[in-house]
Amino acid sequence: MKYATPYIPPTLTVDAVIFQLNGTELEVLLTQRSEDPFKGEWALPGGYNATGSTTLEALASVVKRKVGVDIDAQLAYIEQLYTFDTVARDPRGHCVSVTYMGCGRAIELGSGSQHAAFFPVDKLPNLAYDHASIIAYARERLSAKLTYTNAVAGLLEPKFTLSQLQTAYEAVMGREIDKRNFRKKFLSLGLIHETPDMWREGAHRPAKLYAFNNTSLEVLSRSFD
Amino acid sequence: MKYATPYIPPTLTVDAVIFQLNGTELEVLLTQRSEDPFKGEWALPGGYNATGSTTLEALASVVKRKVGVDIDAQLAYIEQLYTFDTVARDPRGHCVSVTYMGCGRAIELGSGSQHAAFFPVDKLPNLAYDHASIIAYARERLSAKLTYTNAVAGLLEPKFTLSQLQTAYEAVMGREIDKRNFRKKFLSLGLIHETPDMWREGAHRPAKLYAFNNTSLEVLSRSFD
DNA sequence: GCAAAAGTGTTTGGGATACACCCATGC
DNA sequence: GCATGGGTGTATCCCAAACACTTTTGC
Repeated sequence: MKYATPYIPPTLTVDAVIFQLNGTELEVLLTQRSEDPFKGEWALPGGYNATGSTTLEALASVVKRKVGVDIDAQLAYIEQLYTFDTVARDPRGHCVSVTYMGCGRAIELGSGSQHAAFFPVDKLPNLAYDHASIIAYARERLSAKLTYTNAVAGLLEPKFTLSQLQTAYEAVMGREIDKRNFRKKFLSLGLIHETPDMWREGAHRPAKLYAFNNTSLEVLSRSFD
Repeated sequence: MKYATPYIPPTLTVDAVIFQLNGTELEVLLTQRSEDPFKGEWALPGGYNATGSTTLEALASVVKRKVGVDIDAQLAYIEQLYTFDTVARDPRGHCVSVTYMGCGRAIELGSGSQHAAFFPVDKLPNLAYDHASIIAYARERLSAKLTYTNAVAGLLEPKFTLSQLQTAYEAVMGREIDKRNFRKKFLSLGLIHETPDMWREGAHRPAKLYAFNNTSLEVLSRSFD
């Protein structure tokens, strides 16, 4: 193919929507921008993707640098979400962003990252760029993923109680679920097994701890509402 | 963010997986490459995305030029599929491709496109680049889409028989479906209505023609197996 | 009349939903 | 003993799946 003018590609960036669970709330990792544009506002961690790096490599590098999180070691799961490409989304010029969505649990931020924090997805600050809509899209995707995969495993500790499992579903889906039906159905999927351990906390009956048979992502034959 | 070396983005390209139905077969649109690399091999229609164009604008332009198809006018439906970015996927250098999937019916190719044709998805020629895996991914996505949206409308004529509708599902899903159960379930979704017209063809009973109430993409409350 | 596709109902099993009480513990 | 969350069973309804014959047409 021939061009009358030299070919100039748009800037390519990568951004990550990283979720974790904190009690009953789903949280997302943000960084505060130190430079214009949007200086001082919160944004998804992300940065440039230069030629020679895949988008996931570029993302791993930039997330490590900006918020001190090691995607391979600290996230249970990451997948490509969508590519956002409207010309006006970055005031500096045309910029195409390949976004990823990941999940982890009790994620520790690196020491050099004072300007990074988790925010509850229902109480986000003002966000730079189109990042609010990216987070909304990621949350929908995550909610859908929980219904037809074992992705919830990525949000929980290796051993967890059935109440914690149910709380994870309720936090992501944003609605309450009947306890008896939830347990009956989830156990019937055969994804988890009891462990000999118990969870003891507070003045009430201890809870059995369960674990997933398979922590890698698995698509279910029956979907879960 | 500062870089020791000047920032150079990868090449950005766009590619389209365009499906149509031909009788009982699902077909995909390919073009034969006129230049190296992969000269003479078949590939998805696609090309460069220069700065200033969104991926969908770039795609519309390149698809019109290469195969003479007008995405807005001739496709019922198009959506972003995935962004493929492995460094080695193009022998000329690092190239990131944003891919789209679309559906249409009885798509006419432009006159200037001798080197374009539809192929049955189950009988593809050797394909350039990683395009075989892109098509496989698109087909899975389309199959999933048919179960929870009215996307099948994009593969059919505005008026269609229930047998044609069932055949569309069977072609995309790649399996047979019981006729009585299919009709009962699909009609219960309330997506289509009878028209006064009949389909007459061959030495057998004529069939009622139906039409969708809503041809724009709609997510179903109950999913369809 | 015969070939070919259209059209039509019933039965059965399993999962979804709705719903309320006892259990084990710490204090 | 009491407050707190853990843990359990049943009845109903709807949907999914399996399954075979009659109807209408062109020739």
